[in-house]
Amino acid sequence: MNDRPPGQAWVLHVDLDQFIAAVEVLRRPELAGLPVVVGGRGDPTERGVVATASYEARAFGVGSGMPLRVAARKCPDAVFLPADRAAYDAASAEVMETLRSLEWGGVPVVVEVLGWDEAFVAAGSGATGEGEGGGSPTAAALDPREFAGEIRARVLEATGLHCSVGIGDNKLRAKIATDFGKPRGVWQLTAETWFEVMGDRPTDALWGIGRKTQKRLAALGIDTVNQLAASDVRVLAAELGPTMGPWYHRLGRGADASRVDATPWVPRAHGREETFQEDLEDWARIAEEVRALTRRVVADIDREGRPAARVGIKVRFAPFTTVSRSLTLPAPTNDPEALADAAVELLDRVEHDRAVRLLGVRLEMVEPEEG
DNA sequence: TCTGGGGTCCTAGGACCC
DNA sequence: TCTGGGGTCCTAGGACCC
Repeated sequence: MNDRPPGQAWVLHVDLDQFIAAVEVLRRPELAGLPVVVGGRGDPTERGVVATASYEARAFGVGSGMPLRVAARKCPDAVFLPADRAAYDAASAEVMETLRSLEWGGVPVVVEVLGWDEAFVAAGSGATGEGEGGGSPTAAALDPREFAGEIRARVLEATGLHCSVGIGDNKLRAKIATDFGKPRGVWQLTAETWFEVMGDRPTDALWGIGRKTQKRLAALGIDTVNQLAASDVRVLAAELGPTMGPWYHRLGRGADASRVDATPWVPRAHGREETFQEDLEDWARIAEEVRALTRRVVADIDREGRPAARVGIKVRFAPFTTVSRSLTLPAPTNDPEALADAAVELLDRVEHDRAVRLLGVRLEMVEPEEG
């Protein structure tokens, strides 16, 4: 019941192993086997956090999201590198192209990209969107473990990068399975094994439940996946919202009827933000920084070819209090001066009595035209 | 543990209209 | 006019993910 997406017998989730660190080692082979930490501008004395740590660095307790200064304390001998978006974009494109070139049982696969280093791959003729239901019987009869092995081999051959593959009867289970296979492995998770594997785990093991929701669920006496699955969906809806409540209930059961969809992503908004190495106190300077950020975001939305309908700013005061302000424009525009004026005007709506640690500007674009 | 940057989606309250 | 209810838009904030 609602366990499988129609027409997609198997869903595979491909996740590159320590992607960013692996790309860096690939172009600097002398780093192989060393603790490598990528993040910020590559200077561990600066404000910034770890984007990815190699397994060697993780052995010292370094993990993503950790302040660079803390990482340097835990692993002083690590090699610290700046994040290089262009290099990761290029490596990612190569991986996705490799995945899109695959066939399974003579049927081209469908690839849904989830970011730099992750993708869903579906097999079955229903996955192509041709006709209603009735997945390919040939694809359904194939061995997904064999195909997962082929994916790993083809990606390694084409890009030099290792990945792990999760196999599921839907996207949710495939995504969760991958973690059990890491690194360089394959894991399968289906309705038959869901509760055996996940039942006793805490709710934040689920994709979409983080620390905050885990606590809110715990306050309702729900600590494990089993308890979430057995909970009263009406209580969840009342406590956590009419959309989120029932969704959490489905997560607990591992149910997910969404299909793997190859439709290219259309961004709704672009934004830029910057944490300053030294807090800013001069509001003329702050306004100038907001103008500069706006110009960068305008360049980003110009690449999309759609004007902005809303403007938002974000201000993080020292030590770490964040507020946002936004407005709907009288008419959509991509004029940099008009947008910068609007962003600077929003600054008038925040208090001016504290130093500023971070500024952000975000532009929401008009909906793309159909077709 | 002194805490980035890029996003998405949901919720809740108030304004406003019929 | 002592006073309902629904719909929609706007805004701020929060949670989550990679």
